Amino acid sequence: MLKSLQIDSSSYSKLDIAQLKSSCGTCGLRELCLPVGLNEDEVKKLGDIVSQKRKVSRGSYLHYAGAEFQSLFAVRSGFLKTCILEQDGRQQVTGFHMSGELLGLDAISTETYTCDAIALEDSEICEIPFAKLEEISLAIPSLMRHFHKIMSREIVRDYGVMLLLGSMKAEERLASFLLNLSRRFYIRGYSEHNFNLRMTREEIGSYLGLKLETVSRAFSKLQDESIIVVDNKHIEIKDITRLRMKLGKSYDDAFFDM
Amino acid sequence: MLKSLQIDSSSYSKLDIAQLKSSCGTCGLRELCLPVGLNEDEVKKLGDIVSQKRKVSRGSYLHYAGAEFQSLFAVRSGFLKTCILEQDGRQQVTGFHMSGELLGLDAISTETYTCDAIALEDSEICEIPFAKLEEISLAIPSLMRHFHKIMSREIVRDYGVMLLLGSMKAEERLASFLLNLSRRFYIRGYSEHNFNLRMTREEIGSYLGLKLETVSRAFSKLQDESIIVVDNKHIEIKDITRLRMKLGKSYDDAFFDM
DNA sequence: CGAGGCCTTGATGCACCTCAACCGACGTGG
DNA sequence: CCACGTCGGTTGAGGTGCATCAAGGCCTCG
Repeated sequence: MLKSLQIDSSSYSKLDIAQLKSSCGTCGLRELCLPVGLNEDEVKKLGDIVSQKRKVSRGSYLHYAGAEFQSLFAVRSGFLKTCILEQDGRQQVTGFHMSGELLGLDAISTETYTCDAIALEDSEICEIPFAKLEEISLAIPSLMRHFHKIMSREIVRDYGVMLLLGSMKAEERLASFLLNLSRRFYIRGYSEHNFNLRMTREEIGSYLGLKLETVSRAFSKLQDESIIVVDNKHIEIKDITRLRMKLGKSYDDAFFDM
Repeated sequence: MLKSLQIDSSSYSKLDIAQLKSSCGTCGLRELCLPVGLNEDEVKKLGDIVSQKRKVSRGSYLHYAGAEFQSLFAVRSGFLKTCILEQDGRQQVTGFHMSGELLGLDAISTETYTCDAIALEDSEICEIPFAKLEEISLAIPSLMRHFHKIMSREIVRDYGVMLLLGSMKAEERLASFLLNLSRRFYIRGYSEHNFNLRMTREEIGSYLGLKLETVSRAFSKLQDESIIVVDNKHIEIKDITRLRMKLGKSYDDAFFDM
């Protein structure tokens, strides 16, 4: 039932939505999402507060920057980007988000979303009212602990991006990006060597602090070296070892510093 | 009593340390640190778990990357940096931390510190055993909520750094950095126009994704424009408005894109 | 079939890196 | 005491990686 919904999502009925209401227990993402480590009873309590599932079609907004914070959002299926807009129009993509990941953590501090969240393909989103989440996590210590880990994981991820933006060259950034995507697909049961990018070169560039032309050239370069095969949005990683080696490459340079 | 300790910290006795033990109630940083929004009784409970205060002298480590996570650390006085080291020797400063700020949030997810934390001047640190913090926050909802806000604030801060690293020019980065420091000093009751940098040009550069020479040149440029006066580590902001204007400057460029 | 979005590739310019020289502050040891 | 080395900072000269500008190709969709 749920499975078919993910394939043909245009056939929603009221019944479907009611059935979806408390679905954490049956959700295939239990081991990735908030319910990690909870027992059946606790998962049920969590499922009860996940008030509804939202469908966000490609190109539309899950939430806007500046909007009042009410809920966290868990990606059930699909693919989203978050981005911040500077006053002068510059945009920076702060992350790409796939199933099992949580959005809105940035909004807790200011009670306002700091990012726009935009679907890059049709997505299904579980809405988690944050006040209720805090309330029940007082009664479910393992939920609270896991939530803290999720927030902390986001901080660690951000440090990784800072490292990338602060000290890597274009080719290294792209290699790091592809390896990250590859791993996340793999964890979700997809191929780590073959996948489709959901975002444009420009969005990749924004995330990596590069211009779209530079991203394109870096793709071409990796392809010339037979490390990957690029066919528009489709990526095939031919030699993941050499792709990984791209990261430690400036080891040689550092060597001379000693 | 506490005040004198902060001035002459070499004269610790056992009694002093005992007195320090539960000091959140008397700490001048209550309005910045974890106790925000707690009543007297709750502050006392929090103070009870802050097992001890550590002194970290300039140049030494508060914690190492890779070490087992036990505690968060609150900066009571002093100044620290956190940095990650890549396998190839590249280092990236991920943050500078002053009084009232919390360190170690990154370690919650992996139960291992991901950064080195190094004192840039003699510092006093409150150690907060994290397991105990989670335990008592189950009983003090407002503490839990505030803790969530602190973690979220760190995520927002990281987004800001990502924006800076991903899309700003050298001069804009430095302006942003100085304005950020200025504001943090101001909040703590110090001058927003006159302050001493605790870090080297190289550390600033690492944080901002620039080389130290570039940082130095950017300082000189801002000085040439009479926006700041630089005397080694001392900074005087002469014209904070024009410093702020440095940030929105590429508005003009963006304008042509429309 | 034409328009527009996305991508690729080439030519050129510039912001920042790299390398190098020099300065002042500081600490150490003869 | 001064000679000396070290460390942090500044400044200049030259090189380069990426941005910018521009042209053209492919694909989709009306």
